Amino acid sequence: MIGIIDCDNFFVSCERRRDPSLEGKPVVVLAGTAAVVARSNEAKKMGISMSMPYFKLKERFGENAVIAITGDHHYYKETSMEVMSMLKNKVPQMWQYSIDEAFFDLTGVKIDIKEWGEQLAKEIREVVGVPVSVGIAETKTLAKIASHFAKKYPGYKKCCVIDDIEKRVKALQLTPIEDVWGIGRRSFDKLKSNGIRTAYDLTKATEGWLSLNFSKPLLEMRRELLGEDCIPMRQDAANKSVSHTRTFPKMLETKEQLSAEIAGFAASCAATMRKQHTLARDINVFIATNHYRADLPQYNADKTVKLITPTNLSGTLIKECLKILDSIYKEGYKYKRAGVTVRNITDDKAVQTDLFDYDAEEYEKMHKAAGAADEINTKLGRGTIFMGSQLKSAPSHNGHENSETSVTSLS
DNA sequence: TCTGGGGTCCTAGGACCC
DNA sequence: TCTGGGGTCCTAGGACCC
Repeated sequence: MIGIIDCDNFFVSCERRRDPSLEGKPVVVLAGTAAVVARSNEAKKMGISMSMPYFKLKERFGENAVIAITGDHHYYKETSMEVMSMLKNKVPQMWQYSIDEAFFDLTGVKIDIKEWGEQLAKEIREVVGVPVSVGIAETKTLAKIASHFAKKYPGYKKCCVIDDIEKRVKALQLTPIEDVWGIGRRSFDKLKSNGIRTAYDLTKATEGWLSLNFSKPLLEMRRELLGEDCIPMRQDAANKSVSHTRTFPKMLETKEQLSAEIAGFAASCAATMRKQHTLARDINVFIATNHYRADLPQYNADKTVKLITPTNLSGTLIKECLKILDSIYKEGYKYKRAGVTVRNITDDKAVQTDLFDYDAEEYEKMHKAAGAADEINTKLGRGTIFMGSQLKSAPSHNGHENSETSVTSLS
């Protein structure tokens, strides 16, 4: 059997863990500058949707109807680690799927699964202080469905187990197709127009028809719903990409402003990679205008370059990103979003260097400087040390508004 | 007049997830 | 005034090779 634990309204639950007075009140957590990324049950009942911009929320519900909190990802990450390490001690194998979810394998475990799951949820609630729901079934897709039932109906005592055909059929019949893990907008529309409305309907479709009209993931989904395990447990492999992107609160009109932001994103990507001990070869930079503003001229551009030598050095990455920006920037537009993504990531122990582009001594020197900067930032707070090119950045969202900073130049 | 085919690698874009 | 951010996987089609 396969299980999943899924934290309930995770970001909101973290905020309530810190501030119990938020319990029972409508709470939303905002990310970026102002969009809803988590809602308490009370907020959901009011009809507040995911990604709703804060200004619309105020328009519709008034200034004080909802408590809106700006997200604190570091705190959520810490809380997540506490939940995950509790789970780790109790299962033979697990796969952390996201910040608030993990699958685990109970194959061969001889226990009363239902009771064990209830106990797990109870302990996490008591020790860490966040509510979680547990779903257990033959496959990950079915376990997900089980966890939805555990979340929705208090009668399950936070753990729902689907362990025979009868329960499975009933659960599938009660699950709208759009609630199945892996069904998004596009597939939903297409399935609905073909009369498939529930998870059960999907299991009744033939493989032949599905393979003509859909692709691999949907075929696997059908099998998963029938109890055939198709989605492998993945161990915590290194990330395949790292990105830092932003929607700016105000549109940026000059290249200088954009450059400062891009430099900041590049430095963040580099720092993330150093923490993970990885290097990247491909660098992508994108810039975009505000697509909500049909009244303004639109321009989106992006470009990828391949480095000869993979890097995780802020200086190198910033330099390359600013070169890319130079080549795609166009005057006369108001830019609303931008970002840096690095791909083609390898372990930093296996540095494959090109003989013509490699100066071992220089590399060592820069790497030491970057490491020292990371250490200081860890001890004294993020953004204590940063690259000179990030300086022109608007102070509001680089996290170093109050730190009197020393500036390193690594080259 | 006849005008390769199969394999692999890469990339862009789409779809989906939390 | 104000519209998220960070990921993964799949597929089709082009480039390239022999």
